Amino acid sequence: MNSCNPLNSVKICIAEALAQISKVAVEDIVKNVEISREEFGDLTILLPRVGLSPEYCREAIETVRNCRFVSEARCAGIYLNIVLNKTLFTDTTFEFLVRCKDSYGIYKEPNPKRIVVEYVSANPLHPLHIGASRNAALGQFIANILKTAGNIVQTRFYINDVGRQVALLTLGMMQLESIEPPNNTKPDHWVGLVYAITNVIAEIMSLKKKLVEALRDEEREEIQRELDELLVDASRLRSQAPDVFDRVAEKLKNIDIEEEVSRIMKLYELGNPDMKSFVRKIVTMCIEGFKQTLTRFGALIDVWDWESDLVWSGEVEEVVKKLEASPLTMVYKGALAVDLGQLAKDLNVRNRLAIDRDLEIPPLIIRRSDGTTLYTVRDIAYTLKKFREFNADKVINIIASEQKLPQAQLKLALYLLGYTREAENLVHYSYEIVAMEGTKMSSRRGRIVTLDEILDTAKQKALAELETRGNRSEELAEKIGVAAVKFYLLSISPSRPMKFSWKLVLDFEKNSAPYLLYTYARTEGIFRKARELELNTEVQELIKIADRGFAENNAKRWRLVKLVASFPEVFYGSYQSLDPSTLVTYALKLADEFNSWYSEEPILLEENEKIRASKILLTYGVKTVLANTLRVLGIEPIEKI
RNA sequence: GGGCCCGUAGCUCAGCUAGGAGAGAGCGCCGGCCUUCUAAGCCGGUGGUCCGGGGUUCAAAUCCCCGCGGGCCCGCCA
Repeated sequence: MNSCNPLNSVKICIAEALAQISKVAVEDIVKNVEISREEFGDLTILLPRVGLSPEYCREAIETVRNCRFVSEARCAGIYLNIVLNKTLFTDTTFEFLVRCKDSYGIYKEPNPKRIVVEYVSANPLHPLHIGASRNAALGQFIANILKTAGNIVQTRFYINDVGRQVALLTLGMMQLESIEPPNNTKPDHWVGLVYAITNVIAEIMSLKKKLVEALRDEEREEIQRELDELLVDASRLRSQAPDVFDRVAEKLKNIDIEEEVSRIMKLYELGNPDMKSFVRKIVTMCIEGFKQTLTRFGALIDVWDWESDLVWSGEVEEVVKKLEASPLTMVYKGALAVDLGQLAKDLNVRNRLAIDRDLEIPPLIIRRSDGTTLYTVRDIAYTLKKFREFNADKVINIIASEQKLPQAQLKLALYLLGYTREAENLVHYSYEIVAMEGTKMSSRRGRIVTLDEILDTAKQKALAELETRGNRSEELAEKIGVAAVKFYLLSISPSRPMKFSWKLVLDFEKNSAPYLLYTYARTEGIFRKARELELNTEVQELIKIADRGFAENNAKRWRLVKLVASFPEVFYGSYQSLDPSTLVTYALKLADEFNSWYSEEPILLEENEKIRASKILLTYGVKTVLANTLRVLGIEPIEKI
């Protein structure tokens, strides 16, 4: 643990004392020292958990008193309740705060690793939508916290430009007179429009064909229903760009789309120069749009990887060859495949690769009948590249849970090919997808809520709020809006399926980034005001005169001291689990307590110089911790709102 | 049919990994507080069969089993 961890120091002190009568190891006792409900004291130990039955209560009390932080100890059933020496604990917390300053509470990894974080990696077919936004927010947080803890982190974006979808988009673009986005249209939004138009037209054509061929009435009804739905999408898309829609529809009328898509895909994979430059041009347009949005969102990408490069360089082919030579090849659905299910029967392997015991693993088809490659196989080559190029100890893929199976296949395939180190150090960071309230989202139909519009709307809301307080600043509104969106996306545990709600993103009260930013700005305001009043704000000076006993008979001050003191543990826990929501919960709690205290008693107008020094130090603690929390969450604190 | 995630107040969520003391926030609703360090704030009130049923345990929102409801996956898509 960190050297500046007041709460942990106390826990160790207590655990070491208790170890004299308990057989449980000190570090295990430490884990069982919990913060108690206020009416019972400050810390609680469940005696059975440290191997002591309640009869040992008296001895436990005596022993624990050997720790100088303990002022009182009492038993209640199986609980050993401890009241801390508030003065001493406050003193320690202040000392650590002043000693560690800005890095207070930040855990430093004793063995820093080289870690690649691949995130966002949205298909270059349409603007980033709300699902990709959750990914972007999580990835940012993960890269941040890993880096903050001292690891060497590289972020990467995988541009999926190989495959059916991009080929279909290309087919659509080929029908246009000009592929350039119209004026005032963001390039990725333009690409998204053409893609949706092409796809909807293609789907309609294919369904119409099916309708003719359908034999049974119920089958025809089913197809007709689907068709009706598509026609609604079609008319909406047509109203957005009538000329584009009509042109694509007209041109595709007499084309066998499947065949055309397959032809484009093949030419692209083979590296046909004309096809290469055409497809790259389209995809680059979309990526340019992504870059604008991601930069705005604060999601930094160090390396942009083109999937097609892996195909053209022969890296994918090499993987294909190795798979074909593996002892587990089989024929599956008429194609050559590797029987990863066979390998997955080995529970030891599953364990090492952290694959769910009950996840059924189907064979992995090595390549399509037409010779083109498949996503998961290409991803094998990509994973090796990520490890190799960054000399990485670990690669973390931030990918929605819906890709659990291919991610498991990827690990098994690596293992099979002898890349055991890579397989074991490849982490699928899984999160649940985001659903829209009410309607169903579909990028193929052009029905999406884009990150751009969410950010714009949040910014407008922030601007309106700023205006009411006579501070119309675009720059500030942008920061607050972006923070609000990010925070919203991080505030729900990644494992929980999330329903996107405009109402909640735009709620700038209590449980929100604006609330935290506001609270932080308040702490800054206090320091600003203190300088105006020519009060000493140097913490090294303040600590010399501070009254360490100022929280003795003041519940709110004491609560804040304890909260500030527990930040290092919260940070550590969040670092271990890579779950931002614990940090979020903590920050909100801290802000609540601070605001409550703030409204109750003046800080700078405190007449007792020593108590004033303590109050300023406590404010400093809250300020430091809030700033550190916000930064890790990817939100830059604002000094003045 | 099989697998994974989720189900806690009217709504959105913490708490569940390592079981323990009357279940916590926010929004909403009702009522107060701006001549004193920023009212995106503060104070008070309202509100819950922790999806249901079994089981393990001295003790279950938390662990196990069986159901129910919502989402996702089981493609020569990505």
